[in-house]
Amino acid sequence: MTTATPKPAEDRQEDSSSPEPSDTVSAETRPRRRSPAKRNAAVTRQRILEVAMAEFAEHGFSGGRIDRISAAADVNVSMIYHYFSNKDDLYLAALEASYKIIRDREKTLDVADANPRQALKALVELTFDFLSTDSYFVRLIMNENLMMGRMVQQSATIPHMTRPLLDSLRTILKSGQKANVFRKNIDAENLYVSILGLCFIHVSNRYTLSSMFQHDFSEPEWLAKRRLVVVDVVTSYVANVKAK
Amino acid sequence: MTTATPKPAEDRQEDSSSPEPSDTVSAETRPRRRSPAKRNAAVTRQRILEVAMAEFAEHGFSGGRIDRISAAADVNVSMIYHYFSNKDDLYLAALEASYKIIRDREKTLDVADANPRQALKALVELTFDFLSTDSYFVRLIMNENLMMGRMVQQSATIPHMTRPLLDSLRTILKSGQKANVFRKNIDAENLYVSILGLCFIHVSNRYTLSSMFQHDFSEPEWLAKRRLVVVDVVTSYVANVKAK
Amino acid sequence: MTTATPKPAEDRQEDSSSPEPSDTVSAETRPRRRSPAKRNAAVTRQRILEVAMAEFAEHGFSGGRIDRISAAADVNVSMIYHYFSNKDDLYLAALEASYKIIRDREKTLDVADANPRQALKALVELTFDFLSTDSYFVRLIMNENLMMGRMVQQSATIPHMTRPLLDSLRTILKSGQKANVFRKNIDAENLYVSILGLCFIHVSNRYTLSSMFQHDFSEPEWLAKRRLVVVDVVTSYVANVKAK
Amino acid sequence: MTTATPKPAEDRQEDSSSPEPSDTVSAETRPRRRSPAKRNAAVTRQRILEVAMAEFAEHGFSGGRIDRISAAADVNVSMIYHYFSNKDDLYLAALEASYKIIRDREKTLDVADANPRQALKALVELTFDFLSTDSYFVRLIMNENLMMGRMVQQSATIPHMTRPLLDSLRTILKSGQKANVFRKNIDAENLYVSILGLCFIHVSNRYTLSSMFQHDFSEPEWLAKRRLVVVDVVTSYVANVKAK
DNA sequence: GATGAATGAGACTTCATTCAT
DNA sequence: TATGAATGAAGTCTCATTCAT
Repeated sequence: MTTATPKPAEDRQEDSSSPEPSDTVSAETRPRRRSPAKRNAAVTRQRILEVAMAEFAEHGFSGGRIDRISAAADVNVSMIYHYFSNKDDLYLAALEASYKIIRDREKTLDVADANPRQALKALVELTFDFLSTDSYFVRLIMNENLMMGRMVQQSATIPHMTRPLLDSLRTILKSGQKANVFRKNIDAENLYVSILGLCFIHVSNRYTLSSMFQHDFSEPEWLAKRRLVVVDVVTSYVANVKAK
Repeated sequence: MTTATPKPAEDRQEDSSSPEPSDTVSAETRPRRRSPAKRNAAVTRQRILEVAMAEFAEHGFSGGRIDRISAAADVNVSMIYHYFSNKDDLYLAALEASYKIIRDREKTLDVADANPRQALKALVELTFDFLSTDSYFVRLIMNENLMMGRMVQQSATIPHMTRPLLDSLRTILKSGQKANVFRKNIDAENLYVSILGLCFIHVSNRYTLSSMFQHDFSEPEWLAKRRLVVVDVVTSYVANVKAK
Repeated sequence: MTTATPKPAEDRQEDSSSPEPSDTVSAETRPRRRSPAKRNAAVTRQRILEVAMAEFAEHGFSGGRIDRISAAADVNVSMIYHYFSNKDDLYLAALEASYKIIRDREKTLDVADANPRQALKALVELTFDFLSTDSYFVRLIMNENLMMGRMVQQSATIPHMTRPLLDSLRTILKSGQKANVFRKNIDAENLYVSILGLCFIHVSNRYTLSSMFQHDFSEPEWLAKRRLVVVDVVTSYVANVKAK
Repeated sequence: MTTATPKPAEDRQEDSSSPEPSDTVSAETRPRRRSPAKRNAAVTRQRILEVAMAEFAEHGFSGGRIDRISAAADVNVSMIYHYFSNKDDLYLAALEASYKIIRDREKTLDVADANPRQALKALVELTFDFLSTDSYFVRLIMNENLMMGRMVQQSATIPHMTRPLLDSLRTILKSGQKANVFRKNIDAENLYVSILGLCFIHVSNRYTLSSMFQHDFSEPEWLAKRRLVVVDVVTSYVANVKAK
């Protein structure tokens, strides 16, 4: 699985062709360009955004530093303001971009035709992997909640992005119920909250849990076991069963 | 259920009479000062600490303001430095004091024998209610995790507090398995993490979830429904069943 | 009376056809460029200048914004620097251009012979109307004075423009004194200053006066009354009278 | 006549007694205090305010620099924010303080019993002297008007302060009319505006007028002549006369 | 023990200006 | 001639912290 960590835009080709071209003679008459040869607004904006996601995830909103972002993104501080107006807006953009990543990933799920049990399992595993692999998204969301949703409340896109997810889940549930493998009366929203809770807790509470149980909750082996349990919990819940 | 919020020091009397108690001579030579000077060191210190707990729980470490604390505690800013040296130390002191409150509260838990299904249900509901009723504890834990367990790692007492809980859970599981109502091979620690996750998520992520799904996740009616679901999820998972 | 506000360049044709006019050959060899490049240097420069006049009149020198000017003139910021080097120079250019407009306007005055009382009244009313109708001129003058005449001191043409006005006033006074309707020993310069002060104050101090007296000093009804008072004050002063 | 320039608080007694007291021996054990020995909130606040009046008068609001103010007032920048919250509020305080100075001065006039002609003359001369002696008040007001009264509109005290002035003027007018030396139907507000205009113009427009008429409008001799003219203009206007 | 006044570093933000094409 | 991207200095403001009494 690919990680969700902010990374440079794939389609960037820093000085791929221009510096030191074939014509070696003219190279001297032409002025020497400094490293980020071809600056481009969209690329720069994206670079700032990705760095900001990491910065705010690591230090929170008040702890996040514009200076650090500008240094890491290798741009002048003013560019941040040029593209994002102010710290609040930059933070919100980072938050929205993070949500977009997971929501986009969810769209890759094949919800319609598959075996519904398999589809649900895929959704759970995708969520688990996304949150566990890199904690930046989890930290960003924890931060936002500690701020009592000050910024998320101003976002129109975040509720909007949730729609398809809920739709997918409902489709899966309906198809499973039609096939008689899922029980009736499952609230899709509540189910999603359960999935999220099961996939979130060991990341969000990694340090306190590690301390409580005296072992590292980010160890791959432990995560692998946990992943099985989470899928088991969810599928047990939705399964159409009889008590023995 | 009573809340975990720090409360005024009225019902506490630690060293209320301690400073200079026995020395009868100096009591008369010392000039009697009228209020505001000499309020009583321990009491002032405690008041600052309690206000700091609330401040850091509400705003986190970088979001927490010394000024706000001094105003709320009704002391001069300098007093905070007099008693706690700096913001870092004050934060640590506040965190430790908070954990003490939580630990004390947990001692009231009584997860006795009863019917194992019933006992498990009681444990889940107790956890759910505890976390949902007052977000103070949840916010504190979130904060600590965002700070990467800076403080929790130094604590020897915190792992301790987990023991009894885990023991209770193991007792319940064993008894349920013996009665053939619970399936085998349930990892107690992992089960606890699941319970915690299911009970934690709508409190920790209250604001982002509210924004995503466009309704208030702290509404009593919603919480009541959620509580049923959580119990259902947990009991479905441990139940000894056959797929239909 | 028409306003003194800078207006779009439509009705102006300075050097509209000047660049390369006679050389008929080059017209065909030169490739025809489509917009936006090569808009026409003089026109662009003029547009910038006019916008700058309005900007500095409205916000003063330090309050004036290069960005706002570039946006309003619909040119890239760099163009401003291309044509005017820096903010200081642009301000000076704007000031000079403004004075030119004013000077041109004043040439339309016709303070001929007539009845001297009538002539004086006409001059006062013209001044009053000119200043009251559009505050552009007033604001510009205020600005220049706040900058301690930085620019006006360098201008040779400005003293010139005063001459005709002062001459008119002297002619009127002399004629009124000969007719025995004006008192002797009136200093023309001082009289002009008085007229200016009486006509200027409610425009220059419009906002502070409105605040002090709690009504709008730019209301037409109030201005009409004020106009009568100003004429009355001036004519009372110059009148040849006996105390009762 | 006393000047209106911001000056140190009269009742300040910088290190009047403490440094180097009589007891020469203890002088060495006692730590050396730096110059502004006894800092006092009210005094510091006042010092900041007075410096701010001068700064904003000289450079306007956007041109005014907090740094310069803090340096001139010999306080740390933060103190300015401690006492005045922000630049806007500081500016407004400076504006209000300036208005208070002239309004207080006006209150010293003996309006009731004197000869009404004399009383009016005194008011005119007071206004003239106040505005002419030091231009800081005039500049401050010009600035505010260039800002379109942005700050003055938020002041409740400024309209309030105007009341007594208007009352005084009405008292004088009524008394003069009763004594049959003033004509009827004089609007007090409009009269004040005229007085202000006559006393204001040569200060507000000092530089442009100097340039127009090619002599210095702040020369004492010229001001003395101008003062006579202004009184003459005002008294001519209110006088109860017959045309010759 | 307690207070009020003051400090300084560093945060966010703005704005005139320039660089490279 | 014209543009879009970028820069750096400096401005306003905040906040943890200390000084002097």
